[in-house]
Amino acid sequence: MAVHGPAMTDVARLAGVSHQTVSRVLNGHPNVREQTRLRVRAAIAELGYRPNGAARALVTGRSQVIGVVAQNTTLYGPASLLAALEQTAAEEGFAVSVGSVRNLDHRSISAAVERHLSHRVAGIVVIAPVESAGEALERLPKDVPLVTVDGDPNRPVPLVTVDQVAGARAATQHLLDAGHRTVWHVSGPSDWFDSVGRIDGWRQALLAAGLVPPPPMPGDWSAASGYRCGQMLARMPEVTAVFTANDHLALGVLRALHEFGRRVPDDISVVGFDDVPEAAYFIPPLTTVRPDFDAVARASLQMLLSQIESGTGGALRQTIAPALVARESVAPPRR
Amino acid sequence: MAVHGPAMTDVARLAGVSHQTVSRVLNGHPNVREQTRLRVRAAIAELGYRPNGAARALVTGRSQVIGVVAQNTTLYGPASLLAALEQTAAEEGFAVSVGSVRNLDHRSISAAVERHLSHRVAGIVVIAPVESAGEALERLPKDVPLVTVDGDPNRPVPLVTVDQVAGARAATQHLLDAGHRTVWHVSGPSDWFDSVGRIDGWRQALLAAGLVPPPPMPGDWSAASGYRCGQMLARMPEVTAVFTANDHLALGVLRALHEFGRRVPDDISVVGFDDVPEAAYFIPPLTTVRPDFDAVARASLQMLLSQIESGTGGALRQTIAPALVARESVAPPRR
DNA sequence: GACGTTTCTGTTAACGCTAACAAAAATTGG
DNA sequence: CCAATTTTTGTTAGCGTTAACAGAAACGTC
Repeated sequence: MAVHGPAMTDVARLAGVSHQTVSRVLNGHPNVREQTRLRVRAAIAELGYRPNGAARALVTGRSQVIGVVAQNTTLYGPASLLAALEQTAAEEGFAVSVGSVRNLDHRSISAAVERHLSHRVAGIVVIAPVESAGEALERLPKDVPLVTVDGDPNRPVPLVTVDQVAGARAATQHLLDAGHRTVWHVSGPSDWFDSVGRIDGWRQALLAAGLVPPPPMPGDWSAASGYRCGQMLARMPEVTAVFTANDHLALGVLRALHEFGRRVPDDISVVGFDDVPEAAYFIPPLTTVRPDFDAVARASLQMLLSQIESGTGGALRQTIAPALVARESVAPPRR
Repeated sequence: MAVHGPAMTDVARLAGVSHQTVSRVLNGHPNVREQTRLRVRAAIAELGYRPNGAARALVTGRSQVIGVVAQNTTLYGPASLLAALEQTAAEEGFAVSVGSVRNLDHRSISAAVERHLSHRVAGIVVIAPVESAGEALERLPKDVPLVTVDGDPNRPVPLVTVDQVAGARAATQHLLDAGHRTVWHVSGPSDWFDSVGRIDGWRQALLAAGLVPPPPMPGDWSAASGYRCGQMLARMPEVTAVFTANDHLALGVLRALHEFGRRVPDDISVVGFDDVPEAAYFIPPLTTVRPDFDAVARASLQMLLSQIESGTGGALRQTIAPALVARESVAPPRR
C-alpha cells in the first residue's frame, strides 16, 4: 500500500546525524547532547516519522503488545476487565491485542495463545474462568510471561482474582443480618471458578451461622435462567432471601417474583453480584456486590510487567476484595 | 527472556531444505513438491516452530493485525461490536488490537491511531459515534485502510452504520400503529450520531403521521438519566407512549413510571433500542429495536479487507437495517 | 539422447531497527 | 598544553522473514 513512511535513516539524514543517534533519542538514552536531541526531535516532527514497531520487535525479540485471551467479552465482567486492562496497559505504553474465544476449551485457548505468541507479544493475560482453560495453560512455553485472571486457584500459575468467596459471604451475611432464617442461592455455571467461589462463600456464611444450606439452583449467568429459577423460588413460600451469582440472574429472579405477586423486598429479599451500572435501576434497586475491575486490571498488569522485566515466572497470587453495595432489595423478613 | 524459539533456518536445516522453501510451505506457495511439503511440516511440528510475525511484518510492511479504536467498550453496543469484529477478524487470520479511549476528542483519537500505526497495523476500524472524532480522522495519512463504524454520515470516509433512522422510525411507527396519539422520546447525548439518527427517525415517523413532535428529553444512555426523564414523564398525564434511545434509558424510565404508579403497558407504552440480552426480563419485557452487530462487524471488516487488498481507499458506505422486537411493553392506549 | 519447457529449490538482498563496539570530540587534571 | 578520562557520535552486524532472481531437476518432444 502506497508510501511507506520515513524511516530512521531519513530522520538521521535530515538532522545531520547517524541513525543510531536517532535511535538513542527515541529510547531516551542519556548520552546525547541536548542540542542534538532537539535537532533530531525537530526532524522527527518535520517528517512525521513514526518508529516501526515491527522492526523494533524483531531486533529486541519482544513487542510492546500484551495479548489478552478472553471468552465472551460481551458479558459485563469480562468487558469491564478488558477495558480496564487496556487503559492500564496504554498508560504503560503497551497496546493490547484481544484474542477472544468462543469456547474456553484446550484447543481454542491454545490457538488464541499461539496467535499471540507468533506476534511475539511481551506477555499474555488469560481471563480463564473455567476449568478446561487451566489445563491448556500448563503446557504453554514456560518463558512467556503469563497472568491468569479469575482462574483456577489450585494451579501453580500467577493469578489475580476477585475474592469471590468473601463477596458471597458478605452478601449472604447481609441477608442473615437482616434477620432471614436462611438464604437461597441461584448459582452460575458449575464449571466457572467464579461460580464455585460464590457458592462456597454462600455456604460458608450459612454454615458459620449454624444453618444447613439449601440446594443451590443452577443458572448460567443469563437473565433467562434467573427467570426460570425465580419461577420456582416464587412458588416456595418458605423462601424469604435469595443471593444470585450475578446481577442478570437477579433481574430474571425479580421479574419472576413480580409475576407471581411476590414483592421485593417485602416478601423476598434479593442480592446480586457485579454491580452492573443498571442494578441501581432495577425494580427495586438491587443490593449487590461490586468487584473492583480496575484494581484487578492494575494488579494483573503489574504482575505481568514485573515478569517481563525480571524474566522470572514466579507463581504469585493476588486477591481483590469486593464491596457490598446496599440498596433497596433487602429488608427484614415479615413474620 | 530465555530461549527464543526456533527460526525458519532451524526448520530448514532439520528438513534438509533452504529456509525459503520453508517460507513457501508456510505461505501456501503452489510450486513445492508434496514430499518436500510434508518433510517441512514434520520439521515444523517437531520443533514447535512458530513464524515470527514481527519479521514478516517488517519485510511485508504490514502485520496481520487490525487496530480498533473505540470509546467505552463497557457499553453494550461497543462491546458487542468489538467482540464481533474480533471473531470475524480471527476467521480471516487477523488479530485485533484495541486502542480504547476515554474521550473521543481529536487528541485521544489521534494518539490511539498513532499507536496503531507505529505497530504497522494492516488497517484501522474506528468506532466513532461522535462529532469530534470525525475531525481527527480527516487528517490521518491517506494510505492507511480505514473504516468508521457509526460515524458521521456526512464525511467522505468509508462508513458502516446501523440504520438508526429506520430503526427509530420503526419503533415510533409501532407505537403509533398501536393507537397512540403521539410518541415522546428520551434521547441519547446530542453529540452522538446514533442519537441524532434516532431523534431523526422518531421525528420523521411523527411528521409522516401529521403530528407535531414534542420536545425530546435529553439523556446520556444511562439508566440514571432515563430515571430522571421518567420522573418527568410520569407526571405528565397526556403521555401514553415513550421511545427511548436505548434499553438502559428504558430501564430507568420503567422504574420511574413504576414508582409513580403508572403501569406499563396499561398506562404508558415504552420502546427501547439495542435489545440487550436482559431486555426480555425487564418489568415488563421490553419491546425494542435490535441492531445486527455481527452484520456490522462483517461489513466493516470486509470493507477494510478490500481496501487492504486493492490499496484503493474508496469512500464506500453501508447501512445495516435493524429489526423491531415486539414484547410486552407496548399496548394500545386506554381511552 | 539432446533440447526446450516447466516445475521445483536455493542464493542473495533487503525491511528498519537495536546492540556492541569503535572512533571522535569534549572535558579534566597536572 | 599534553595525556587521561569521559561524553558523544558513528559503523557494523545481525534479528527472521519475504521478494527477486538464479540455478537445478524433472518432464516432454523430436
